[in-house]
Amino acid sequence: MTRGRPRNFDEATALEQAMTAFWRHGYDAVSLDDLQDATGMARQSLYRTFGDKRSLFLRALDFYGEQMLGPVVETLNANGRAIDNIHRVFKMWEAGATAADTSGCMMVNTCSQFLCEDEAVSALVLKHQGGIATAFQDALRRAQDEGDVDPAINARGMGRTLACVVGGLMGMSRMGASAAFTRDVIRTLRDTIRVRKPAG
Amino acid sequence: MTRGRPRNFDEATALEQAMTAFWRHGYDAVSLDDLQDATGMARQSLYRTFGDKRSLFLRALDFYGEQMLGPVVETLNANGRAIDNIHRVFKMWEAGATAADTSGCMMVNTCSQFLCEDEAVSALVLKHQGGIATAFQDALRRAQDEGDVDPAINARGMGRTLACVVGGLMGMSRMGASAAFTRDVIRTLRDTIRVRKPAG
DNA sequence: GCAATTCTTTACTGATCGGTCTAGAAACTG
DNA sequence: CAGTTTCTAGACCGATCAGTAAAGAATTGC
Repeated sequence: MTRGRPRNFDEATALEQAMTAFWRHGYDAVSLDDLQDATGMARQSLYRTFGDKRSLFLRALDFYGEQMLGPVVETLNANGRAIDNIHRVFKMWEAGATAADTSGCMMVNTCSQFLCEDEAVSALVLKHQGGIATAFQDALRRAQDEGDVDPAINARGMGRTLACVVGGLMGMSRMGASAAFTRDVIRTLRDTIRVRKPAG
Repeated sequence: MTRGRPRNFDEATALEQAMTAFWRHGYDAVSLDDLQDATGMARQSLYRTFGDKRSLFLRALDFYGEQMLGPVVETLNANGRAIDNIHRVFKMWEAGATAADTSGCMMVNTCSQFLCEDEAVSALVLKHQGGIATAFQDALRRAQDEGDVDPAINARGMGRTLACVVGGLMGMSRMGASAAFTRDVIRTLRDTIRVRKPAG
């Protein structure tokens, strides 16, 4: 039995719209007025629903992690040949980095804005980003077992390296790296991990 | 024949101190009061010497490029075996990323803060960062000629990839990635480019 | 209809920001 | 010394910000 005037906004979509604003413009550059415009919510509703600006940002950042980084881990852990999963993730990166309206990776952007000072922010970034390196490590190991990835490669090191590459790639794309640049990087990654034919 | 009261600050060191502040905390987080504290200069002197805040930031960013990224290109282009130069740069990255007070890469931080909107900023970042990928490309080619790098590697693609790696690595280190993580990435890079012994 | 409840709208508050203005201190020149 | 120039110190200004308070609108249960 709810009473009172019904809210004329949807919390989930409002959160997504706030996330988009923060993703594109960063924390400081998005004012409360901007958030009102982006979500269509009144100021009071924002504060009652999400708390203050920082709390809303943290929820938006977590939402981004679930929405954007979660699928990467899921794809890597999916059934089927691990190398196909890895290549699928590479394709996702390529698409994300070459999109016209790319804003890079919100996690990367965030930890460049809030330096290491904000513990809650750092914790969220590590929570989501850290999973990617280990998911890659596992997928690489599987692909090695399946004979698709060079067994000489150290899976943990390469997983961590790939996590770095995507961060840097998203940063590059944010400042306008060409699609050719992106494709070159992705192709290099594919060639780097593939199994080497013995002296052929 | 200079006349009037002599300035009691040194422009170059003041610029470096301003750069350090921007590097560590970002553009928005550094106020004019902070800049006064960091440089020891009076507010009027700041404006007379460097113009407004954005102009000072642009000079600081350029200074960072000359000071921090220039040596990378120089090292790669230096005489001697190219592979040694490359490994030397890897060492520089490792040292930079594992330093206790790491603030990441100012270029990466910057393009996460100013999105693609500020043309002057983007131009400066591209000017300095772009050179790294091509310098790596050249060094890799030389190292291939010298028999130290796997000739199957596409030098341009790998050069671009390495430029991405360092960006991502600096971002990771900024948010507190462990020294072991960094070392793992660097070791992986070394292993990735080194010449493969034919079926041994 | 009426009270209760919850939402929306708008105005406000105190603080901080970038940037400017003014006054005065400190050096040089003649 | 006086006059000029260039510096520093600190008050000041308009704008903007995050966050709050107050009043009005819309829906419920009785």
